[in-house]
Amino acid sequence: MDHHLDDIDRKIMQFLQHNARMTVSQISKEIAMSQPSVKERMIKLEEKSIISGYSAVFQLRELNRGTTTFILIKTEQCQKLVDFCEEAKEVTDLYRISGEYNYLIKVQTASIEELAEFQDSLSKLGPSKSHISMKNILENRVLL
Amino acid sequence: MDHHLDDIDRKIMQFLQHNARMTVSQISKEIAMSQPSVKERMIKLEEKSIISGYSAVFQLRELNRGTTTFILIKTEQCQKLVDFCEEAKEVTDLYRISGEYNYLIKVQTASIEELAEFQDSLSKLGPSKSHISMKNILENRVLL
DNA sequence: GTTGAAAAAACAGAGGA
DNA sequence: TCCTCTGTTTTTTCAAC
Repeated sequence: MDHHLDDIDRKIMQFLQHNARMTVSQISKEIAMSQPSVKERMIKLEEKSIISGYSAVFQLRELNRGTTTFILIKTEQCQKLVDFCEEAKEVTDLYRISGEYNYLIKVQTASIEELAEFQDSLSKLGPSKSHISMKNILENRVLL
Repeated sequence: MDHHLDDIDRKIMQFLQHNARMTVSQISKEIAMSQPSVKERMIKLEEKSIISGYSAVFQLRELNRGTTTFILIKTEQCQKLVDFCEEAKEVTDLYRISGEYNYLIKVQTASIEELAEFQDSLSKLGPSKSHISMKNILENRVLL
């Protein structure tokens, strides 16, 4: 369980977090370690699933998905809700949560109008409460 | 505003979303287009900021941050809250939201005990309501 | 952990349909 | 915008230390 990452691992991860397309030799120059050693560490981090992948990050505004909203919903049709969210392109995140509501949905829509349409189609599954984001201050940040 | 992405752009983006470290030539083989053309499209997508970057994805469980919680908070000390969240390593996301509460915070802690400590340090800024995730069903998904 | 060297692969740029 | 062609750079995989 304790994978005892050292400072070098953390540095490599930081570089890859900042730019996943950095080459091994670029990283090796930055941290003053030989290229084969950097490569070996990366492979180990991937094998241990500490690094689970590499992904392109998109500007959602440019994809007409610039409006972020969180919807809390209380439903008894759990499987139906999950299926619905998996199908819906607006849904980026879905969590089963504790408390009065049992799911939290994060949706990205082109506009508030489009959000309203989404809410309509969701309403048949149970009562919900929406929180529109007026500013995304921090997103998907992992400090190492 | 209309960047009229075509199917080839979308395919390139899908491959990079799935694995940001794919080489240009790997992508070019997958979509049966020459390497220079794929590269040129990637550069344009980056220049237009449709692709805003590439990032390593970490398994938070392995980093002792496996517990996901959403905290709604109502505060009048906005700047203080933002500063606090920016400093806190547990905070991965922060949104200014509409409604009764004015901020939504996503936190990743090692355990529920650690969450309690975080809540304690937050309590001085205003009343809050937490929703612990029992299952992260979808995360950070962008369908193209 | 390092260096070094050879083979394979990927990349960058020019020129043209 | 896309292609092919070519030279250069980078990566990979060894080995030996």
